[in-house]
Amino acid sequence: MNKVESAISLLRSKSIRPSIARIKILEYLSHTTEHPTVEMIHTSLLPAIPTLSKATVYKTVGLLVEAGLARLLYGEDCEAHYDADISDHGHFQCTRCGKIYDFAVNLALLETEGLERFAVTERNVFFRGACPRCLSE
Amino acid sequence: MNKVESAISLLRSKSIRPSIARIKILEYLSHTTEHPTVEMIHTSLLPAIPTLSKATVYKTVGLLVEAGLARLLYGEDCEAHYDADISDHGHFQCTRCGKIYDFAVNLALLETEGLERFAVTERNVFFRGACPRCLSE
DNA sequence: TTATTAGTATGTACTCATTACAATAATATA
DNA sequence: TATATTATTGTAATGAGTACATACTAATAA
Repeated sequence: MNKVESAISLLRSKSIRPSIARIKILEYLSHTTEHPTVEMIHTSLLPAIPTLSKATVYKTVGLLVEAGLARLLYGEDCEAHYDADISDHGHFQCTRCGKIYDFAVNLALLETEGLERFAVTERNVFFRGACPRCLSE
Repeated sequence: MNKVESAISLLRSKSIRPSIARIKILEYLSHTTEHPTVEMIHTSLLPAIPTLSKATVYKTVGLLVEAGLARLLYGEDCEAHYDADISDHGHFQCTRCGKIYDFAVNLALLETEGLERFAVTERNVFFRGACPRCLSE
């Protein structure tokens, strides 16, 4: 199964009609480690879909997050970043260059107290600091 | 030592001159569990300081975060929330009512992989889901 | 006391991410 | 095909956050 087919079947599995915009956006999110913003998604896909509007990108990423096909995260800027890797992992944002990195984390080991009566649906671990590249400068 | 004095000495310990606005904002943050936004801080303190501007609130909370006297967190809306509790603890945001709760978490147990060459200065654990009050409705 | 200076607060205007909405286009169903 | 439903587009509006110039306050020196 190639990339496009896999995006289509993912969308179908969530009862989302696979339009060109949706396929391309999901496919793009699945094959980047950049945690792109709406702006970045729009800019990257515009050559392939010249009529793509930002409104569509906003609507589509919202749809993907709601369907559990993507994850929404906020960095220290007030701008939404999207990630199609929905497995358990942490995010690290460099406060100097703003880049967001993934890292492995064992959330199962985390002991929490006071959440007994809460229905937790999403667990995020978000670290901040300086990345190796910025540290070496 | 009363509340005002404790806010003043906290500010002094960070070499921040304790003006009325700074004292009141830090004091307010220290005695709420609401994780207020700039809007909420401004509205709450306006009766006490009728001339307080939002620009001052923005500047002051930025100062407090930079000095390590407060913590900045983003919920699922693109709006900054502030918390003067700088001890290790997690945050839970209810996706229905938007309220943010604190919970105890043992971050020392968290095993991470891939951050060996990163300088981590801040660790956040952010959960989402439904709170007991919304669950019971 | 007055003058000077540095630090603090204010208000306005601006930027920019996000959303609302109405109009148009595309797709599915009969 | 015709019709209903859903998707996309563009524009206008909202609202958080910032920049900046002005006004204020407090401390120090003369």
